[in-house]
Amino acid sequence: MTDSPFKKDVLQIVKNIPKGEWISYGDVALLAQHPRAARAISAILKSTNEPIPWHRVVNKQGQVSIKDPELRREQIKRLRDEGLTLTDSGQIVHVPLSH
DNA sequence: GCCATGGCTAGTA
DNA sequence: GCCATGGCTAGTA
Repeated sequence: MTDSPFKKDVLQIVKNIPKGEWISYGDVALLAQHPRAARAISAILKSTNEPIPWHRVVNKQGQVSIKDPELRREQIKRLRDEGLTLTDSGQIVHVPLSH
């Protein structure tokens, strides 16, 4: 099965998310020229075997939204390892720079 | 094909 | 409401 152009675009976009940053499913959809396909983004990330930084994609509120407990923990861990601050419930916390 | 299932979201009778 | 995926069923080759 060959990936659709849309799916390939999505994978490419996710690959390009810089380390330590995050983006929402909806914004990935926008960048892929499918503004209403936010929900499909999660399906694509879940289905691919490609080694991409899927953990940098979270919902619009900046919270990890994966339901599977193990994957959820994995995502939180990866984001923390990249320097982000997350509450144990998976909410990304904006940490103001101290002067 | 059909249909249920989401790691979603804009917009709100 | 949106839309790709995945499991499952007809119904053909």
